Amino acid sequence: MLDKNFIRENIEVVRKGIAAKNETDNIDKIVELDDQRRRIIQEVEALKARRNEVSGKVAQMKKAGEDTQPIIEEMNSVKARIQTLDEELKIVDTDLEGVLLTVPNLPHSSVPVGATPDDNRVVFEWGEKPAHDFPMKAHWDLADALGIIDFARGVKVAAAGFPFYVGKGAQMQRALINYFLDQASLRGYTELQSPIVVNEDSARGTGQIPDKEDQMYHCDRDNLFLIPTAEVPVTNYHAKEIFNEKQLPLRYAAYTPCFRREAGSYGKDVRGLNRLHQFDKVELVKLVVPSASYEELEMLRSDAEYLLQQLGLPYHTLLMCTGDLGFTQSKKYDLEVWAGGQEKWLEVSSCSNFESFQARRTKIRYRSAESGKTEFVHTINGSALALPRVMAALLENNQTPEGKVIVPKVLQPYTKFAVIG
RNA sequence: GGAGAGGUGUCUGAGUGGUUGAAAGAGCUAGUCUCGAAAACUAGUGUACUCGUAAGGGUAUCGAGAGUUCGAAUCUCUCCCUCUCCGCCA
Repeated sequence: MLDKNFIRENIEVVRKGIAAKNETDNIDKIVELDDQRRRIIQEVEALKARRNEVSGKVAQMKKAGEDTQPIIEEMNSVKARIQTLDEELKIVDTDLEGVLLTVPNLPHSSVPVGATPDDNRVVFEWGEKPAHDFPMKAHWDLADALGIIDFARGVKVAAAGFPFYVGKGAQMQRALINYFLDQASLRGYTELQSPIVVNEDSARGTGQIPDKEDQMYHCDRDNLFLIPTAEVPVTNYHAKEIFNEKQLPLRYAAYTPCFRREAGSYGKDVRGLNRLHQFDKVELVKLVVPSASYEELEMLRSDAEYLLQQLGLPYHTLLMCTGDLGFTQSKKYDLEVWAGGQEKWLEVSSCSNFESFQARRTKIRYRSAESGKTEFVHTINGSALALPRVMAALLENNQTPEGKVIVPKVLQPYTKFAVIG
């Protein structure tokens, strides 16, 4: 959410930013509602001040044994007017809040303007695509032959997109999770184990609702959402809190399963592990002072990239253009690994700065050491990493002519085996 | 799920209709004192909205929402949460 005063004072900047994201703005509506709101507040608060003044007087008069009847009658009309105005104010407030929630975050000045994925910039490349002298298989064929991922039984037991990992497949998952979490701890992140359901407020806080409810699984009975990412519970962990500046930055790492309905994404790129309804992910979340947020974003990005380098997975880093930024993001890097069997880049991490967009919604603030005033923190997060596509790339890139798969050195202490198959 | 108790500021904890944004203590910040620290003393110390160039006003806020009243932290209703006992259970 953007600050409505900021919007009022920077109408053209906001319009431009929203247009760069290919979204339409409701700024006129916001200004109109805000004007209404201020008019009502001024009138109703003047009346309330009068009421407070008079009710103090009534107390004194009663004590003095004077007749309070006339003044009480006068107050009855004031009371009625206050009631009417309060009701109007509530409607305007609700409307204004509703419109503000639909305004996307603005892109940072360093983000390239563009409309399509072609406008994303490759800012970093690492590793070499594996060149094997035998036909490379896609991971779904490898996994099937090795018996380490069971998609078919997942369909039987749950639905498409909910695979079983079996034997060494399951152990690989566990190894990756532990490895990622250990690395995060080493780099100063506090490990957090969070709920994997959240309430409506939390979902609204990070920007999943309004509008993206359809992408989440929902338990109607208890009005809880299955989390699409640990970003939601972990960011909301400190909702409505105010920190001292010296308590920041806060850095958290959390492993959770993630649930996404992926409504409307049937068809392309959904084979095997490429797109699932349930998947595992280790997420990094930071709460930082605004002046440090872009530096912290770069650090977070390198924390994620480091894992890919250690795993020996060739990857590149994309700086996403304005048109490819999400609703909540100011700047975003995507890390994509090369999956040699499919000959495709697969997104395994998305590292974003949300500036104060989520903090304003979740009311996460800090007291500035300099001004003594409360300000909103900046929130940053990124996957480090999402498991399925890492697994897919590992299987495909590390396959042998015999259809076995070599386990990366860094994972072997965790898996206790060096080869699958 | 059933029965009971309760939710007040950073914390402990007063307060049952009329200057109560809220006693008192603790904590925190600054100052005095000190070589320094502690102690002591003094002062300050929630958040948000709104009017104002500012100084400074005003309004709201005692779990959330609604109601009664000229006036509510205090009374009524609904909901949420916590605790105790019972039930159920990984």
